[in-house]
This record gives sequence, structure tokens and C-alpha cells, in this order.
Amino acid sequence: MAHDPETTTRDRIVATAMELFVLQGYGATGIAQILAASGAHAGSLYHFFPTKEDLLLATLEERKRLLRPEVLDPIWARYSDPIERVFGLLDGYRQMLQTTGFRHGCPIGNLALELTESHPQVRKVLAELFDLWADAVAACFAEARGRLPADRSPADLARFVLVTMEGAVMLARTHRTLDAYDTAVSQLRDYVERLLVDGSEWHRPNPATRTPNQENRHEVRTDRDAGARRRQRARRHQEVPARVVRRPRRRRRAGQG
Amino acid sequence: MAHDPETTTRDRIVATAMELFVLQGYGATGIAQILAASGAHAGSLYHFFPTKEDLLLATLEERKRLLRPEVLDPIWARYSDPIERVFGLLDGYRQMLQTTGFRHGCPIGNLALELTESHPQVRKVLAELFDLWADAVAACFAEARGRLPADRSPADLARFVLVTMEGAVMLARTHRTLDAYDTAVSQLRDYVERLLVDGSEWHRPNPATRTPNQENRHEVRTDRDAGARRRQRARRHQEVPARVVRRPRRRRRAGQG
DNA sequence: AAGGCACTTGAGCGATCGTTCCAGCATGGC
DNA sequence: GCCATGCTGGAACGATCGCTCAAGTGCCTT
Repeated sequence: MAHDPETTTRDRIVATAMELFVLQGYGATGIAQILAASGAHAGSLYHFFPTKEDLLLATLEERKRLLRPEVLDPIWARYSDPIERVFGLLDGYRQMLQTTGFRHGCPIGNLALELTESHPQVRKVLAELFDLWADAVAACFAEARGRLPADRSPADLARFVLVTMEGAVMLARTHRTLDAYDTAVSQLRDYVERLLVDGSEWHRPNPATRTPNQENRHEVRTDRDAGARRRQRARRHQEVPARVVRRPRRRRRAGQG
Repeated sequence: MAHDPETTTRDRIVATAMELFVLQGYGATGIAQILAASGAHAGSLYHFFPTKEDLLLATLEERKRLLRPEVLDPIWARYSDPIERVFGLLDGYRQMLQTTGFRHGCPIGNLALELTESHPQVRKVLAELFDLWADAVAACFAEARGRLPADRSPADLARFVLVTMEGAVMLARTHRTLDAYDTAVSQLRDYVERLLVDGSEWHRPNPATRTPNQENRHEVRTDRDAGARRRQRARRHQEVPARVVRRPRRRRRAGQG
């Protein structure tokens, strides 16, 4: 199989695994599927990574490396106000949910709950990734320190933002509604607004690029694009060959038709 | 194998599966492990449940049935103030994290992220479970309507509580610290306090049974029991035979020692 | 007593899992 | 020219997966 000559086999394996682990989970993604989707062979994969877990760790290290340039910087470039940046970041996850038909949530969250118990080494790296993310948000709040109560810890606020984002993504994916996400984020926004010390200005974002969903402050969202989402879901495509699903060979569910 | 004559085979299978699915996840729990832990045989299991997924659905239905009597009622009995009940509920999850050494989180959350994509029917039931939980919390806020702004939707507030809980559990399990949980919950509490209309009384809980971690309002937690937690983790026990973990037969991780 | 039915026992099926192994190939230093 | 080294291609391994099935057990009805 001929591949992009610019990419090495190792990179293709890591990139493919990173995507599949997030989409399907770690356990549900087979080595065979990674090999097929990346066009590599077992020998190559095991040349670079002694075990599947080592491959996972490599993808997580890659995510650590990419967090700033690929996730934060594009949003930091769009907003200059530090608090606006925080909510711009949250809007990024909203867009991810929307454009992928809820297939992509937070890359870390899925793996966190799946693997904390069974894979201590993975757990550690996931915790570091959470910290990296929270630190970036904390830096925003620290920059906006003048507008926040002096006894407010930026780090605590940042953790609360992360908690809200992860929980909101979970609910949105389960309900398959952006409603769930927007409800949580607008209440978080309301909270932050209430914290602002009197007389300080609330965000005045760059007029150029505006994101949706900020007209509604603490009044709740309207699910503007349910139709588009449904359409999207209808033509949902399998970009990579899915792991073969085991189908029961006999009877299926008696009732419910 | 002789079993408690009071329980039927079906009930033992469901109870065992319910526990294992939550502890280890759905995919990571094998039928063989469920059979071994429940003392049943393959034929019996497949007599009652056509597929593994049907068994999962049965455990989720059981959780729906048990939510009120086993989760809500005990806490409702401890607190009479509706807002206090909400935070009592959150404290219940904190205790679960603490007493199980972070092995038990929210029973629904784990499964939600693992299965939303691949198992639509399961996703639907999980969404119903989330709704059931949120409805119960919304009822609390509705009961406290007089103390909350009139335009506040109890349902939205309840969703925010659920989002916070799920996100906080995720972070706490990943970091293996109650800090992460407490930070989020106390900020949520702070938010609710700020919503309270002037002059209304904040909680005045039953003096008898008090829970920990409510002396700290919006000032952040102290990790009171890190020592106890460490001790707890040290003697962590495997109550059920774990699924056999596939171990690589050759080389392990070169560096790091 | 006999037959029906719900359930149990436990061996075994084909598929897929993560992993292993080795012959082959390209490149670079001698 | 030749060997060492880094990587590829792909068959194969043993274990485990979810699931099947047929014979057996014991209670219920008639």
C-alpha cells in the first residue's frame, strides 16, 4: 500500500490509534483495526510499541504535545479577553459535538473513566493532561484577576470549568442534544458573571469572529440546529473500518418492534 | 455450588453483572467472569438473557427501579430541607468514592461514555436514568422555589447539578483525590447560595446526622483524610475474581524503572 | 403415573483477541 | 561487495471472547 511519503509508519499508527481510541474506546479498538486503518502491519506496530498499552501512552503523549498548538492557540487567537477565551474553549467542544454528530466528545474523558481502575500508568498521564488543560484555563482567570474577587483561586475556578465541560459533554452525548451542553455552560457563565466584582467590564470580544450561543446568558438555550444534526446523523459515515461487531447467531429481543 | 436459597439464579446474575459492569465497564467484563462470580452457568444465563446486551439492559432497568428506594430515600430521610437534600445526595457520591477507594464512581457515567456510540438502545436507557436522577433533584429545587429567583428553571439547575457531579467524579477518580470532587461541589454550592433571594434562609439541616465537608462554603477544601485514603488503597481487595488480564509474553517497557 | 415445562449443566463452536516470529528488504558504513 | 541495522510483510499462536446446544433434573398439572 502506498502512503503519503511525508508521514512515517510510526506517525500514521499513532495518529490512527489516537483517533480510534477516542471514537471507540481503548478496549473496543482492536490492533487489527488500527493496522487496517493505518495501512501498517503487525510487525511494524510491534517494532515501535511493545504492547497496546504503550501505543496508547504514545497517543496520550502526542495529545499533551498538541494541546497548546492545536487546541488552545487557535482559540486564544480568536479572543483576547481572558474570560472570553475560557468560554471560547468551551464553545470549541460544543462545535466538536455538533460537527461530529456527538461522536467526538472530550478525548480524555472517555479514556479516563474506562482506564483509571485497570491501567495505573495511563491514569497518571490522563491526570497530567487534565492538569495541563486546567492550568491553561487557570492562567486565563489569573490574567483576569482584577475582575474577580481577590480570594478566588484561579486554579479552583479552572477545575470547576473542566468539571462542567466533562459532565456537560457526557450528558450531551448521552441525550444526543446540545441542550444539555448549553444549559450547563450558560449556568457556568452566569456563575462567573456573578463573581465579577462590581464595576468591572464583562467580556468585550473581538468583533470579527463571534461564536454562536452567547446571546443567551443565563436564560436557557434554544436547540437551534436540531434539524441539521439529524441530517448529519442520517448520513453518518464510517471513515475507518469498524471493528467487526459480534452478532448473536440466534434469536433477538422478543418484544419491541 | 450451594447458594442463598432466597435468591433466584436470575437475580444473582443480574446483581453480579450490575456490580461488575460498573466496576470494570461493559466490554471489559466477560460473561465467564459473571458466571464464575455468580455461580451460574452459561446455559442459565442465556436462558434468561438472549445476549450480553440484554443482560446489561436488565441491570439498567434494575437501577431505575432501585434509584428511589436505595439512593434517594435514605438521603431524603436524613435531610428535610430540599436544597440540603441535593447536597446530601452529592455527599453520598463523595462517600462512595471514599469508601471504595475511587473504584465506584457514578454507575451510569462510566457506561454512558463507553456505550453511547455503539449501543443506541443502551444509550436510550442511560438517558432515561439521567433524567430520573435530574427530575428528583429538580423536584427539590421546585420545592425550594420560594428561595430561588422566579425565572430560574429547577430543571436546568438540576441538570447543572448532575453535570457537576459527573464531571467531579471523573476528575476525582482520575486524580485519585477527593480534592477534585470537593472543589467542584463547593463552587456549585457557592453558586446556589448566590442565587438565593435576599432574606431567605439557607439550609438548616437536621442537627442529628451531619455530613462532613460542609463547613467549607466557597473556600476550598482541605484534604482531610489523605492518610486514611492511602491506607485504604494499600489494602485494596479484589472481592470478585477479576477477568484474566492478558499479559504480554515478552519484553516490557524499556526505560522507567 | 406420565408428560410438559422451566431451568441447569457443561462441553464445545467459530471468531477475534493481543502478541510472536521470522524471512525479506532497503540503506549506510566499511 | 558485504555485512549490520532498522523496518516491513504476513502467517501463525494460544487464550479468550460471546454464544450454542443437547442432555439432564425436578416441579406442576392432569
